[in-house]
Amino acid sequence: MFNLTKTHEITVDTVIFTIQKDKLKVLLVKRANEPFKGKWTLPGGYVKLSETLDDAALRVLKEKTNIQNLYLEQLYTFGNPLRHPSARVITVAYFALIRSDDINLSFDKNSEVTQVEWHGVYNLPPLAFDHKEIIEYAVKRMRERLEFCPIAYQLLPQKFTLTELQKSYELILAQNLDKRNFRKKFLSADMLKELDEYTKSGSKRPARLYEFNKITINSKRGHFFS
Amino acid sequence: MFNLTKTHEITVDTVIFTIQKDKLKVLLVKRANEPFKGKWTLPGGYVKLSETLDDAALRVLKEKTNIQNLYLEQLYTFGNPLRHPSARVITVAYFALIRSDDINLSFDKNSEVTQVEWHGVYNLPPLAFDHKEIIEYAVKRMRERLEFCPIAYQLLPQKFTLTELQKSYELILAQNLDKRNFRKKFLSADMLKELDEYTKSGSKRPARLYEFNKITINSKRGHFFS
DNA sequence: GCAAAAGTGTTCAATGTACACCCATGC
DNA sequence: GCATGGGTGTACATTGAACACTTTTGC
Repeated sequence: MFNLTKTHEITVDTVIFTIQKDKLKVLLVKRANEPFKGKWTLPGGYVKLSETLDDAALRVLKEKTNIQNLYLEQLYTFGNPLRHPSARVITVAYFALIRSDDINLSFDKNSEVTQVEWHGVYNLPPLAFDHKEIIEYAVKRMRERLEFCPIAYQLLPQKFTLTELQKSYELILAQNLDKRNFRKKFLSADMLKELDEYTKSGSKRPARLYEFNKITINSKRGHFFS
Repeated sequence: MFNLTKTHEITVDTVIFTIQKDKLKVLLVKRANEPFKGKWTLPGGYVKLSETLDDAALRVLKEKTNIQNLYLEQLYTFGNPLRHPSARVITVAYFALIRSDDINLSFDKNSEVTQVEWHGVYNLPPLAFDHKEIIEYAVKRMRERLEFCPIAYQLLPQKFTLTELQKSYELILAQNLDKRNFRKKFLSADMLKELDEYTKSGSKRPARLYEFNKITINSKRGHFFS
C-alpha cells in the first residue's frame, strides 16, 4: 500500500518518574538531531507497524535510556497539528514510576540521543515540543492514581520502612502528611506485610521493614490521601 | 514530504451514550463498505492532517450521525496491529453522554454509513474491529467519572426531577440507589438549584424541578456513589 | 546524656448507610 | 377511595483529621 501524500506520524513518549535525593524527578534525554537539536525531551520515538503501542513505548524507552521491565500506563494522546514544527506527529504518552538505584542509564548508538539525565519536576530545563505540558499532565494523573492505588510501591525497594513510604507520598503530592494517620491508614488497609526485620541502623533507632502484599497492589479501591 | 512505505493510519472513534426507554444505549452506525461491510461499528473516521484530534472526533460524529455541540472526552488510544484486518489503524477513542430527544440522527451522503441507531449497551449486536472492547472500556470509565462529577447532567433536560436524576445514575451504574440518601447527598452538595416549578402531572403527584448550578458542574470533588 | 528518627491512641467531626411512612394527585 | 410515584428524618457505623509524647539507638 503506497501513500503519496503527506501523512501522520505516530510516536510514543514516556514520562518516567523517580525519587532521588528527596526530590521528585523525571527522566529526560538530549536530542542529537533537528528539530530542537540539543534540547531536552521526553524519551520517545516512532511506533513500528508491527508492534502494539505498549510495546513501542517499552522498546523506545529501552533504546533511549536502557530502562526495561516496568509497567507503563497509557496517559493521553496529544495530537495538536502544531505541536511539531515540520510534520504532523501524534504522540501517545505513557508514564511510570521506578526506583532509580540499580539502573544504569545509557542509550543505543542510533537512538538520536546524546545524554540521559534525571531532572527535578519542579525545576525543568526548557523542553522541546509540548513536552512540558505532557509532564504536567502526567504529574496530575500520577497524583490522582495515588489516591486510589499505592503506585508508590514502584518507587521503593521490595523491603522498606513506613517513613520511606510516607516520604514518597509526600514528594509526589507535594504536601506533608500526618505520620500517625498515614501509618494507621496503611496498616488497617491490609496491603502491607510486616516483616521481622529492621533497618540495620544508619544510626538512630532501627525501623521495621515492610513488604507490599502483591495481591492487593492493584485491586485496592478507596481514597488514599485526598 | 513523501512517504513510500506502508504507513500508520489514524482514526477517531466516538462512544456516545444516552438513556432511552429506561435503557442505557450507545450509538452505532452500519458500515457501507469493506472491511466489515454491513456490520455495526462506532461512529469514527480518519483524522485530517490539519485538525486536532478533538476536532476530528467532533467532525466525524457530525458527518456520521448529525450530532454536534457536545463535549467529547478522550478515552484511550487503541493500537493493536491486528485490530484492523488489512491495515495498521490506530484509533483514538472519545466518549460523551447526551440526551437523545431533540436530536435528529442522520448522516452525510459520503460518510460510508447506511444506518444510525441506538443500541442497548447490555444487548449489543456483533461489532466490527475491537469496538466491543472500546465500548466496555467506555462504560467502565463513565462509571468512574460519575463517582466524581455529575456527568449525568448531560443526559437530562435543563429542568429535571430528582427521580429522573437518580434513574440516570442507576442505569449507568447498573445498580439501585437509596432514594433518601441520593437526595440528601445531592441537595447538600450545593450543585442543584431548586426551582419553583413542578412537573405538570403526567398523572400522580407533581414533582419539583431542579437545574444544575453551572458553576459547580465540573469543579466538584469527592465521591459520588461508589 | 543527648540528638535523631521510630513508634504509638484518642477525640471529634463529617460522611455513608440502612431503613418506613405520609403526601398529593388522577382516575 | 385507592393506586401511584413524590417526598421526608433518624440512628448507627465508618472514615478522616487534629494532635504530643515515649522509645530506641549511635555517638
